[in-house]
Amino acid sequence: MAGRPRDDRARNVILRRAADIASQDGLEGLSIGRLATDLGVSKSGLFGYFGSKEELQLATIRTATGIYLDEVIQPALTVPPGLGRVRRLCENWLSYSQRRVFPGGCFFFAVTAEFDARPGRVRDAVAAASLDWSRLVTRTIDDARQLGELADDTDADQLAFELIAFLETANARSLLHDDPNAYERGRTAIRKHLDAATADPGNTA
Amino acid sequence: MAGRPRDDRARNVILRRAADIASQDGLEGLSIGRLATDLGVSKSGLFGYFGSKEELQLATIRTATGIYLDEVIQPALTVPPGLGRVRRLCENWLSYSQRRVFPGGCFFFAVTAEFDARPGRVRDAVAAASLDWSRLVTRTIDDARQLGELADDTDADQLAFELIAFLETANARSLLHDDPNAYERGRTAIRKHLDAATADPGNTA
DNA sequence: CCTACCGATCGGTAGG
DNA sequence: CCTACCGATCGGTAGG
Repeated sequence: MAGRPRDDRARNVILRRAADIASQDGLEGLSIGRLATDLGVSKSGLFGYFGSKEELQLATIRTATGIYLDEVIQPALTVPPGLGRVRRLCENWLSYSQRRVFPGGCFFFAVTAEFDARPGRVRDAVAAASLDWSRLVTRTIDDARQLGELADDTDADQLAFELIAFLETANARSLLHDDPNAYERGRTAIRKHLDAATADPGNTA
Repeated sequence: MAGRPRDDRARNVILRRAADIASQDGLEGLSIGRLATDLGVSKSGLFGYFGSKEELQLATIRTATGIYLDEVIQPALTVPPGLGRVRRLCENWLSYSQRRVFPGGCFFFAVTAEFDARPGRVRDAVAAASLDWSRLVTRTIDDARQLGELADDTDADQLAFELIAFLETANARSLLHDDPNAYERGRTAIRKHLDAATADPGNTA
C-alpha cells in the first residue's frame, strides 16, 4: 500500500499544498491541473498518486486531520484533564485559526459548508472528522465536570455545542471581515461561558 | 434599467432557482449552462439577462437578501422592540433554516465559507449582507437593553456575536449530520443566554 | 432569445 | 512520471 519513502515525502508535499488550496478555494476548486502546475510536475504524474479526484480530496482531508491533531489536539493533551484542558483546547483552536496554519482559516470550516449538502464519500469524511472533534470537546468538558471543576448539572454536549459555535464564528468573522477583534470576541465568549459553568452552588445561570 | 414586467418575472424565476442551487453547490457551482438546462431556456438567452457570471452571482445574492428580509427580518418587526423581538428574530432564523427555505440551508452560510478567502465583488457583497444582519441583531439587543429588559451592562455587540454563533452552528450541524436535535441545541443555547442577560441585579454571570 | 461556435480548462487515459 | 490526447463542460461571443 505505502510507496517508497521518497514517494511518501512527495505525496506529503502534494497534500500539504492541496490542503492550503482547499482551505481557500474549496475541495472542488482544488484542480489536479492547477496543483500540478503549482508544484512543477506533470498532471498525469500527480494524478498517478491518487487515481481520481475524489481520492485526492479524501487524502487531503486525512492530511488536514493530521495537521489539526498536531496543532490543536496533541498540545492540549499535555495539560492534565479538567477545566484547564478545556481552555487550552479552545485557545489552541483560536490560535490555529488566527495564525492561518491554513491560509483560508480552518480547513474543516471551509469544506464543511462546501460539502454539507452534497452526499458522497467526501461529505461522509468531513462529517466523521467533525463528529470526532465534537466528541473530544464533549469528553474533555465531562472530565472537568467529573473532577468537580464544572457544575454537576453541566450538560457537556450542550456546552460543547456552544464553545464550538464561538470558535467557528470567530474564524468566519475574521476571514469575511478581516476583523482582528473577532478572536477577542470568541475568547470573551468562551471565558464568560466557562466561568458561568464553573462549580458554584449559588449559580443559577 | 428595469425591463418589461415579463422580463422581470422571468428574471425572478431564474434568480430564485439560482439561489437554490447556490445554497447547495455554491456560487461557483452555479453554472450558466446548468441553470439554463434546468429552466428549459438557451444558455445565451439566460446569459443575456446578466452579461457575466459575476453579475449573475451578485444578482443571486440580492435575490437571497430579499427572501431573507421576508422570512427572517420583516416578521420580527411586527413584534414591538424589546426582548420579545430579539427572541422572535432568532426563532425566525432557526425556522428559516429548518424549513429549508433554501434547500442547502442558510444561503449566506453557504456562500460565506465559499468566498471569505476570495477577494472581489462577490465577497464584498456577502460581507456587506453579513454586516447588515449583524448590526440589526446588535441594534435589536440594544433596544431591549435600553427598555430595561436586558441588564444595563449588556454588551450588545458581544451578545449578538454569541447568538449568531448559535444560529449558524445549528444550521451547519443540521446539514452536515442530518441531526434533528441541532435546532433544539440552538434554541436551548439562545434561551439560556438571554435568560442570563435579563435585567437582574443579583445575576453575576 | 435562438443555434452554433470560440478558447480554456476540467477529470481522466493511452502509450511509452 | 512524461507527452499527447480524449470528451465534456466552462464562460462568453457571433450572427441572425
